Amino acid sequence: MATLADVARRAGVSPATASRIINGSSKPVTEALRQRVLAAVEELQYVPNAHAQLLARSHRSTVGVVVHDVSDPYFAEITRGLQRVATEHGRLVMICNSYRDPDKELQYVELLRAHQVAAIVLAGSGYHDDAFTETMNSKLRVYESTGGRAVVIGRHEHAGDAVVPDNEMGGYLLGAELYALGHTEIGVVAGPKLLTTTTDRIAGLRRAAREHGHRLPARRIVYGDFDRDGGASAAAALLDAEPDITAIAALNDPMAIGVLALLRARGISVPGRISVTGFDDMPVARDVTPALTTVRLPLADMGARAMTLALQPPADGRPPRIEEVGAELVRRESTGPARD
Amino acid sequence: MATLADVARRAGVSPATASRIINGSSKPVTEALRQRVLAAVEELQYVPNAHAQLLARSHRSTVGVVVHDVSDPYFAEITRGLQRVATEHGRLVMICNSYRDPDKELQYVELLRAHQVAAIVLAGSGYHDDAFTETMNSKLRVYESTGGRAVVIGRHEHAGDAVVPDNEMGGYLLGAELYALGHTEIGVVAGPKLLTTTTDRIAGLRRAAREHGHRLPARRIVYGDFDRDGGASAAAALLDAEPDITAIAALNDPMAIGVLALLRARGISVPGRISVTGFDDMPVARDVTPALTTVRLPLADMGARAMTLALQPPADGRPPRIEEVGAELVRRESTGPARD
DNA sequence: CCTCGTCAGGCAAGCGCTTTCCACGGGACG
DNA sequence: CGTCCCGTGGAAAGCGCTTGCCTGACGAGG
Repeated sequence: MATLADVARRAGVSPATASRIINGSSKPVTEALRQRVLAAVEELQYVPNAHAQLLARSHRSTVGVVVHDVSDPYFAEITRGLQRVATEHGRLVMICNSYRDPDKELQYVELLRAHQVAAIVLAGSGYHDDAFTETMNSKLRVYESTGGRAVVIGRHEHAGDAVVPDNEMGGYLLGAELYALGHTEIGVVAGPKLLTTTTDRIAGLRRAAREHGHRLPARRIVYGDFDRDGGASAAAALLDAEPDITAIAALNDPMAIGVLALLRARGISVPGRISVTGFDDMPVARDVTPALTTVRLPLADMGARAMTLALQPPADGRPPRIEEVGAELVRRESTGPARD
Repeated sequence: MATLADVARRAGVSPATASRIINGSSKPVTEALRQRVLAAVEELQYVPNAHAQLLARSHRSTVGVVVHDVSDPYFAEITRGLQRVATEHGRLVMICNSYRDPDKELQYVELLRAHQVAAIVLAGSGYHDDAFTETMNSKLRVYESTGGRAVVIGRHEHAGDAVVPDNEMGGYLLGAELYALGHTEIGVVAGPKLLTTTTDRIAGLRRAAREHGHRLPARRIVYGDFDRDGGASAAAALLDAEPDITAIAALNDPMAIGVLALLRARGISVPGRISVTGFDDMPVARDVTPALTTVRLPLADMGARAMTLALQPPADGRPPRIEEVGAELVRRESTGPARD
């Protein structure tokens, strides 16, 4: 690998000058020299060693993101928003997939700290576990105390700023819609019990139930993984235990798709006999048959706002900023009036 | 930020000893010292500066990946395979999204080189453009000449090793299936004209046509973006220009879904009046109605093999290794016998 | 003609860490 | 009791780059 010294030697200048020319420093340099150096760079195919650069100018510029899984459409969309804003500000972003593993999350925060990132954005960490929250918080606080910025997407129990979607409201909208359609026997296909996403959405559903004079008993809620298979098996369990339900609220779209697949396999018509709702309005929601009634969250926007917060100057003891973003009902074909 | 020197001072040892203890070097160290140092690390919440470490041990370990877009399911799957193998070998991977922008691709290769990666994996760069291929090749060769490894997924015109899916075979399988079902008037909804992925798949379709005594005229091929909307608009154009086709081969699954959406909007039954095929067998393929007949590529496996190649010792003039992987037909509900 | 200001360019001190090489002390052995 | 050796720990030389500060030269002003 060619080094700066090689370039300098070849151009017959000092490394200092070469560095200044290559980085376009403001120091004035004769045109002849600049040409010589640039030519040397080209001939040697010189690429500066990023580690050396980053070490020398102790200047934090990139921002780190810890996310459940970038290839999950939900987080892909958030990430898109994050990236857009970062790029607009000329910042690089380093993305890490935690796959919701708390240990990995902690490790990655460490890794990002090691890489001297200017800010850390956490998305998709939704654990209720107090011990985890506590250690994460302390890490985040240490990080902030050294001038870093921490932003959390999706919950506000953490240290640092946050942008949180109104999951409760989303649940409420869905519940209200179903009750309005005359459904009183509603089952819920929920995500992992420990995620605030799950509990908040259920809380909204429950509020809708209350307001319509109903209840949402715990036995009508089955928990599973936030994916297609989780939805299918939860729906199977639910149907076996509670055969008289007329609507199933799945707590995200992939689960709803699993529910749809199971119902089709069992020959149950949707929305004829059972109405189904999703959550998040991912692109597939409109491509399945019947197209999913669901709730839209402005995911990309949330990412953008999180990055905007992350790029702000460090906190310095001011109270954490919390931005809440709304949810919006999307009516499609998977819901209809209750049968009887 | 606490530094190693801080830790050493606090523990009353030299930085050298602290470093050895923290990195678990093989040098023997008294237990008492080790405890003191570890305690200091804990108290100071010390995290080693990754740049300094990487600079000091000039030891390339992470591998870089340039990919079209990790959140695209196709590349997500490839990436999963890459990651798995990398993790098994304790290597970190740095992922960059090029969004198929040739300039970005070049830039990222540079960036990765700057970060001293041990290997570079290119996926989703499929441009036919000779100029681009040439500059990319020269960059890659320079990189390899400094001891790096380059692996390309999806095409073999590049320098370095390659793992390529048999797109031609996939196209052939689909074509053969359609002709076997009695379709003779076939339209193609193709991806960008400049991608080898597109041209190879078409070549397979054409071979099937020839073998069944038919032709696939250019006017029956409409090009569009490799996504849902690209599929929908290409299908619209195709249908308007060639109303008597009885089958549409879309060159990837998202496009096929767009085709399905358009046909539904126009009230055309699938596979009743028109059969539709996809390509890649992404998860959604089985969730749409009708479920897509498509071709499966072992994407994760391709990623894994690419990473395995990347982890191999440097080339040293041996001829580039090229691994080809097969394709497999998946029959579902979107195809049926031709009407007449 | 001397002094001073100015400008192009180089010197060298780090950035935070690793690692080679050396020093020191004590136990084993002759 | 002297030597040798081994087991521990430290000193210091970088890794490749940036940047504050200084120098030398040259033209301008007194």
